[in-house]
Amino acid sequence: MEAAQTDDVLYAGELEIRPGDGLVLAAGRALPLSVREFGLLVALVRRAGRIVSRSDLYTLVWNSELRDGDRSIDVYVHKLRVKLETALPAWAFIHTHVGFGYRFSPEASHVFHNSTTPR
Amino acid sequence: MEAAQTDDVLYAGELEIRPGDGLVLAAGRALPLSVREFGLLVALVRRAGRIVSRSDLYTLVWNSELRDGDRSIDVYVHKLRVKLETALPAWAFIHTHVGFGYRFSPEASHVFHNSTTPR
DNA sequence: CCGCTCGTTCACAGCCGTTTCACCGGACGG
DNA sequence: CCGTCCGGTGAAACGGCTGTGAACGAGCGG
Repeated sequence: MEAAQTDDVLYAGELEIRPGDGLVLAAGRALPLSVREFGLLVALVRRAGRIVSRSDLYTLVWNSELRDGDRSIDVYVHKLRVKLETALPAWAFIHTHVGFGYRFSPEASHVFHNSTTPR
Repeated sequence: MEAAQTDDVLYAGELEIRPGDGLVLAAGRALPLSVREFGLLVALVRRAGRIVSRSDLYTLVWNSELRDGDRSIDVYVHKLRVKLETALPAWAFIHTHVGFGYRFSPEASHVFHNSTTPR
């Protein structure tokens, strides 16, 4: 599995992640994540800058093999993105590489006001 | 065990805790707690900001291993919350992290009047 | 013996997390 | 233009976890 080391701390932009405590701080404030969300984030951050395949992510977090047709990863990436964006709107962390997987990397996002507000 | 040090004093928001004396002051007024409630509070405060698992809490306060199905912790967290909220309604101290445990951290609670107040 | 407090356990309700499904739109190749 | 593949997204279904009120019994002091 993954969550082994207890006292290391991961940093990524405004994020501080304590794998041992199951805790994530976004700009200093605790960001409540579910077990899956947390596992996914840790797996991605530990491989920051590299592309991680869905298959590998599933193995790392769910600890079993990804059956095809299973969209769990997509769903949880989405949930993570929403929470991260809510906490830190100015940053984009999880990037899709179509056909390959996801890559974690804190990058400035294009934030603009919503006067006309699409949707 | 835990209650060792006698002469330290813990502060957390409007709370002042004297582990050696078994005393808690909320905004200056003594807050009467039972032995379990007090132990639980001290254990949490000593780890403020971090998530503490039920299992760890039980070991720290009850000094034995948490059998599964045992809900004592939940019940005492509830009792503590009630007393703390009664004494200091404007603050939330004990936060649940589903699947992980509890985290102590004084945070302003969302207190609002309900005149119209839906949503 | 009585009444109280405390710790523990039980039962029920409600909320939250996980998984799955359905639909959508963009990208791509024929 | 059409069909297909792929990922984004909202929501339903289900189960497990947590909140909460109450009952029970032990211990203690009056």
